[in-house]
Amino acid sequence: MASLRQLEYFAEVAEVGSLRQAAQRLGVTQPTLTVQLRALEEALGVVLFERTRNATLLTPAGRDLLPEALTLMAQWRNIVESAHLISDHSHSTYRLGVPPTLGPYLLPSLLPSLHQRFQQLRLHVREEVPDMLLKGLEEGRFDLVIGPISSVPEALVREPLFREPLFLASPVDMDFPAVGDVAERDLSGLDILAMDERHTMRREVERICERAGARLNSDYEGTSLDTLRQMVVMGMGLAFLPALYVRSEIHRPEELRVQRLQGGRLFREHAFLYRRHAPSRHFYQQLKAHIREIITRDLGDTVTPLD
Amino acid sequence: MASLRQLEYFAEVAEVGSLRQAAQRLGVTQPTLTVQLRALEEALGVVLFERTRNATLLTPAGRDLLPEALTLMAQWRNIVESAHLISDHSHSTYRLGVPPTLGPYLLPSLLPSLHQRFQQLRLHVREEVPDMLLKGLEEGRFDLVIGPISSVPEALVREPLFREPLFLASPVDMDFPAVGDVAERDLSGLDILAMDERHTMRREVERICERAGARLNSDYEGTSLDTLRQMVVMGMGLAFLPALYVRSEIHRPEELRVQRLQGGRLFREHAFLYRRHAPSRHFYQQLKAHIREIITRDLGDTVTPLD
DNA sequence: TTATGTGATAGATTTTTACTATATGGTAAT
DNA sequence: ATTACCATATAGTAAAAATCTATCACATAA
Repeated sequence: MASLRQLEYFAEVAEVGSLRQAAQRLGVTQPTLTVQLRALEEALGVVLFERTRNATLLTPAGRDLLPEALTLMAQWRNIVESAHLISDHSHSTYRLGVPPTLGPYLLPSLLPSLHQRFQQLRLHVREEVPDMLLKGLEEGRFDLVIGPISSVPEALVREPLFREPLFLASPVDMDFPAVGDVAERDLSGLDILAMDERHTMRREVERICERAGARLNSDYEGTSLDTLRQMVVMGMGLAFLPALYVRSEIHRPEELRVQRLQGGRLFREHAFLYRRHAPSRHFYQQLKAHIREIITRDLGDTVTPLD
Repeated sequence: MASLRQLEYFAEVAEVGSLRQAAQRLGVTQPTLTVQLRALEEALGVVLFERTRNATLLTPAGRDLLPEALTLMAQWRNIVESAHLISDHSHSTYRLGVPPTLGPYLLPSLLPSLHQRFQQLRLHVREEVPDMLLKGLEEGRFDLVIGPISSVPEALVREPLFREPLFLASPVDMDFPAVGDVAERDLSGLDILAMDERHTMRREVERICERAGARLNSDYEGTSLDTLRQMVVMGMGLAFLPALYVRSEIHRPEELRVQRLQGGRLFREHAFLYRRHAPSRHFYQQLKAHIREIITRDLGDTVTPLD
């Protein structure tokens, strides 16, 4: 198999038309070129040069192949250059996993600022349910995960990001006791709707229902926060909606009543995850720090940053 | 400097996600891949793989660089394939030199048949005066020359191609003695026009003029056969025009009288030239043989093929 | 003839590559 | 816990490749 170096020799000799001169410019000796060019010619099955007394000329075959060789070397230099750019880690494309109950409501606040700080950074965002995020991260299908995941295997690193309250949503036409914050006992006997059990939110809701004596309605499970909201509006029950969703999607108080639960103990905690030995781990740290800053600055009124 | 082989290793490991399996498929041992991949990573200044317990995964940087590496290798395979096609010598581009007094009148008869026989053959034709053709061939600016060249240095090969008669052209309104072939003595005292002295034709004409006692008019020298013909039509003198020119350009006998010279000793001899040690010399032989056949078949009534 | 240019060749040396054997670390089953 | 069994990494050696020095052969120009 031929080598890139042989192509370099080929190009240089073709240009200067002399083994000796080319050797000098390449910083090798002339016999090296004699031997390496012959090797290249044998690898290609083609005579590239006609060696005359006065000079070393390209054969017609050599003339035809030279431009292709030059193109290939240009491509190689291009790869090396790309690599050097990429080597600072902020010029790559990372695959970010988020749950569908968080991504659409968090990322629009995050990505523009992130892009401003790391101009060449590209994130391929993909939504999956939390379990799949964890599995995908371990298997290498994701580089980064942001989501409500509370514990991870040794091979992963979990960095707490922020705490997001869950709000109670009820239909405006429902006769509901509390005016301001809602006490747990107010929920007693009421129907509660929730996401299916693949979502971590559901576990929080289950606990609350049990404590408050509410009925978790298992007949209808939301497959997205939007359908959950529609079900509440249609009077099928109450639901807990995460703060970022409320902030971003609930603009019509005449349609839906949104209230805080007393005690502030209903929330989910989102973390920033990556593989412990990922070569880009130091960049991930930088990234996390920056994300924390953005959240504190732009979403501080909605969520609570964590360490 | 990295090697094409390292890129191959890179691609294979990226695909199968395991050093051992990749090693097996590549026919090398696993430590080879460990070492070579590290070498490639150092050459690029980028970590391409994240080595985990279960697998060897591409890093984001590796994912970005892999397509470029694949493209480069495809380009390389392309070069190898081109080379193998070119290796039969009839798939290349050859630079053919001809004199302006021959090319435009010979090549239109030659190239179509040649192209039919060698479909992938490409000829870059360039016209220069005979001296320049010889010099250009020696210096490698031409691969092949067809022209009226009678002797060549040792480094070149000269293969006779054909003999081309020269005809006497005179204005139709001139009172000229002979009706059929012209005898040399008929030229005695007449004005003869010729190409400038860079053209071999001129030497033939000079000899005839001397023998016949004609005046070679040096004040007006044709720079092309077409201007020479125009000068004859305008009554400035007589001229000798080569048979292939007459065949291809003289369609109006009412404008110009064209006659053969008695004895048939006025002609030029065209040869097929190439460098003796040109790697494609065997193909040139084939080419010459084919050209001879075409000339015999299509131009046998105008010129005389030679061995 | 001599000096100088060209590329080719031979043999020694250095560098690179790939191998074998073994180390290291982590998982999974006993 | 222990063992067996997966990975990749490393060390050291053997083989192959690349390069060097020195020289040859040949042609040209002085």
